[in-house]
Amino acid sequence: MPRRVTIDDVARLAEVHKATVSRALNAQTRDQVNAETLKRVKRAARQLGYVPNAMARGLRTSRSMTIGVIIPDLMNPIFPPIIRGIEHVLQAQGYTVLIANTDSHDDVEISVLESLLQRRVDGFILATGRLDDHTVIDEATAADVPVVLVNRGAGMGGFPLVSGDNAHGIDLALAHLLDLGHRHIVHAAGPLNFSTTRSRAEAFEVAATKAGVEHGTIYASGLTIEAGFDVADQILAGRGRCPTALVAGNDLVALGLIRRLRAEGLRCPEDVSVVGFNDMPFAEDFWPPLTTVHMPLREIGAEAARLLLRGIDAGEQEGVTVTLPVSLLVRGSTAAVGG
Amino acid sequence: MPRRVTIDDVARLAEVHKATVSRALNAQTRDQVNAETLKRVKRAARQLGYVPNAMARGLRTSRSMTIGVIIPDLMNPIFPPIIRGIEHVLQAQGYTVLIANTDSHDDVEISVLESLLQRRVDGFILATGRLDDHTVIDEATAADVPVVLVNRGAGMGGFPLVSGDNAHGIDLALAHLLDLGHRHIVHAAGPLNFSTTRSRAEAFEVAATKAGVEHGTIYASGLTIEAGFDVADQILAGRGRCPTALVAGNDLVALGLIRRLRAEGLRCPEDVSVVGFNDMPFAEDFWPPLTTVHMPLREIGAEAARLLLRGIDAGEQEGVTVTLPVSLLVRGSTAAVGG
DNA sequence: TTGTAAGCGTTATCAG
DNA sequence: CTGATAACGCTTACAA
Repeated sequence: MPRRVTIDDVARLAEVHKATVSRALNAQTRDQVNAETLKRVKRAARQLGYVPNAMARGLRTSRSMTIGVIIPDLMNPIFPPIIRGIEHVLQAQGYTVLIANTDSHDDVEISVLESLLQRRVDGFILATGRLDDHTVIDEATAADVPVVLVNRGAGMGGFPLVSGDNAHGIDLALAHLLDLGHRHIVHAAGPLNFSTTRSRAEAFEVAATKAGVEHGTIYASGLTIEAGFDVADQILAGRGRCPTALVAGNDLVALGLIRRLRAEGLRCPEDVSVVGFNDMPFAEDFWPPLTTVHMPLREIGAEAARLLLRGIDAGEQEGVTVTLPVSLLVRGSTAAVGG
Repeated sequence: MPRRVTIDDVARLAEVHKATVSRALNAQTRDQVNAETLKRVKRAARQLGYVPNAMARGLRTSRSMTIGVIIPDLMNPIFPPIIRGIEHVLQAQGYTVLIANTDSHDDVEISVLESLLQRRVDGFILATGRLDDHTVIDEATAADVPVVLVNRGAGMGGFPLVSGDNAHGIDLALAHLLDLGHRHIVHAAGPLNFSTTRSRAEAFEVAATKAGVEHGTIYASGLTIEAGFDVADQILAGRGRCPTALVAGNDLVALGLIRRLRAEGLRCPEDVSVVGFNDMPFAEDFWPPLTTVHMPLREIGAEAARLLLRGIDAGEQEGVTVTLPVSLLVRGSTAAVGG
């Protein structure tokens, strides 16, 4: 197994010193070297198949050109678009994105964080959305690494935050249901330790009260299909009339709701209308096509990346909050009451 | 901005030499150090919040403990489960997974490959599934880095390969449709430069011919909803009768087919049955719930990771092919002909 | 414009 | 069991 070719090998072949090779191969310093030698160095590098060692470089420069992105669950389809947005802006600046899944599990959150810290990421984008994990925030603060939060309601210790306009999304959903004549609406919210849950649930309470309709909120155990399924169970088990419309904490919960309702012989939207949240990929292909609040996921990711870059370059961060506009996508899961 | 704490700082506080700290902190060498000193070192490390520098370590050991996973498109929902399978086994061995999206784009494929090579990944898992990009294979071979292929039909230069049993999947799908009385079936295959396309299309041709039914194959321009949409266009535009059943190259294509058919007033499954391939997440939530060939995506990822680990440890690889069993999931998108 | 030399933070080898 | 020392591959003052 032949040792990998190093900058010294290139230098030898090009008959210059390795410092010159370094200068020639870096865009920043390229103009410090003679056009003739530059050509020679480039040729030698190509000929040998030289690939710079990022670890050595990072050790020297103490920048890894790497960004850690921490998400709770890659399987949740809202994350791929967000990641894509992030990668799009970061790759353009020469950064590599390290995606770390926590599986919403505390131990693995700590261990992936550790691993990213060891790799000396130049910044974090934190999309766990949990309210209670100060761990990451604290560690990142201690390590003095810039952080941008995604989809977190309240600013957590002065880090920049980007998210969609949750409250307005709820307002749109409710207005739509009201329009359709619904007067008994339940909010199948996410778990309370998600910040988005809080803002959405509060907005729901306010808007529903103001509208003067019968309403209630049930908190799911997670933002998953299964959790939505369970919430539907509770609704069905509850004595009293069934609501005619449901506002779900996200699209996955909406899906669970619909599945369970259908199993019970209740059709959506004929018997009960359901509106989701996020407009996850494929929301329009579901059965029925989901009426949902569209979140600009890709743009959220991109904006988070931009904010992070700014923080890295500036050497310090300001706790700005960027709230991106949302819209309501009316599809097949909502209909006029009694329709 | 306080300089990060290094192994020397820990050594100073623990009043030992840094070599001892290194030994104390590595599981491999931990037993070479006195229990007393071990405790002291650990305490000092914790007290200072020491986080080992993976770049320095990697430079010294020439192992990055990093695996590069190259996929064409994170937005395709089959990849998250595969990645999860990969991460599950790799993380357990202390590896970090670097996910690289190529967007099915040659330039970015080359640039992400470059970036992974620079970071000195200890191995690659290649899930692009393309038949024509020797680039990655060649570069990896040149760099002498172990590679495992995922979902690629023909073995490409002696690397291990893991995939689902494509031919059998097609057989199952066809047998099901035949059972339902279909006698005119079209295969909406993927693009020809995907290896899976080839195995599936060949199996379809063989099985349909053997069954003696009217059949044909149309190649989509991609494995996407849009491509499926276009194939449906071609089918509808074609003079002559419309087939009563379609076997799609994957679930996304199936979705596109269904969307287009529906726009034309053709219902699925009443007017035309559609079978997908992969059993991607949410396939059961579509409209209609997709009858599809289930691929053990997670297990495919896990197996690929195991194979890679074996190759890394052995220092050389053998070109084994692992074919995982598939099954047919009958849901709502298929029905008896004329039903 | 190019060469020299030091040093980034580890681990491995060799003594003690 | 622990310490000293060199080396991993690169960048960057500084000197020539």
